[in-house]
Amino acid sequence: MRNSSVDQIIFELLSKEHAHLNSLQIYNEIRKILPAVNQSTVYRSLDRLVKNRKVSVSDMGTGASVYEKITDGYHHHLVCQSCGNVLTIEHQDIEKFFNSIETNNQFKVYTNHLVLFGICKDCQINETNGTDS
Amino acid sequence: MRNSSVDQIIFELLSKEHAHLNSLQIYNEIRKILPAVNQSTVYRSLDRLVKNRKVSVSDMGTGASVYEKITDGYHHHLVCQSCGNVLTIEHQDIEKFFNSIETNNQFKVYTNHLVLFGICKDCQINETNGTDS
DNA sequence: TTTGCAATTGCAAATAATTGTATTATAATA
DNA sequence: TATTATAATACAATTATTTGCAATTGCAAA
Repeated sequence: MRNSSVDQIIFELLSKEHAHLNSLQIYNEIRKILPAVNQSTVYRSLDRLVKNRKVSVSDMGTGASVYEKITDGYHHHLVCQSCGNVLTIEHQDIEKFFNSIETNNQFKVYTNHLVLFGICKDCQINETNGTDS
Repeated sequence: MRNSSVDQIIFELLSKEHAHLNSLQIYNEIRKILPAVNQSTVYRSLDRLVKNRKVSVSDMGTGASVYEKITDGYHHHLVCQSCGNVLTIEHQDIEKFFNSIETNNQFKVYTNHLVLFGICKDCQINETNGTDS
């Protein structure tokens, strides 16, 4: 891997905007600097960044995959399938689990951004009250 | 939710073929019975089945999401990013982890098919020997 | 049987993501 | 500097998935 302009710009973008951006948002931002850049280039650049563990990719249930800079501390998410609310959980809550998976299976886990879907506290209450199937 | 022919046929198909099938494979199978069925109908039917926890969906890194009937015992997968090999792990290895997430966050986890990416034992050995970046 | 209503479906179009190929840029080396 | 090999890119085409809308269908009540 060599020093790619697109990789650099995307990485800086994700460093600035400390958020989950999808490929289209990234594409639109990067075109402000490199107007002729192609979407497939963005996808391939993101692939490289993910492969090199600079960036995490995850499906947050929004339709398009979202990308995020990996900072020192990983973090993970719980997405409520009812209200769409997103909770953040710390890596330490995941770490032990990953370690045991690695030990039991002699498998080095590289998944770095876990998204678990479910129902949050508030919606659990509402579901109990309401008339769900 | 009412009694949909397409849902029924897909569910029976996934009951017979106890495997991970992608939407195209399912579409091709179902067309043998319902020749006029549309791909979007298949996607929407699969969404319903997933939503009703009859079927699990997961990204195994093959390009297309794969669907599988949920049997009594869930199972999960470790996918090697190097050789593509797939290891299966039992739900009990995940259960404690999910329980602690649920307790700590007051969040009911409905993710039922976890796919973790990483490097398997054999490829770890090869990577150490070879010249990886 | 008929009717009303909401869920399901087909179709077409839009969006998201991937891939093949030819070209260009970069780094290493002769 | 010229040559070579390889990574990155643009472009086009393909595949995968989603969505809007109108037509159809299943179910329950009339």
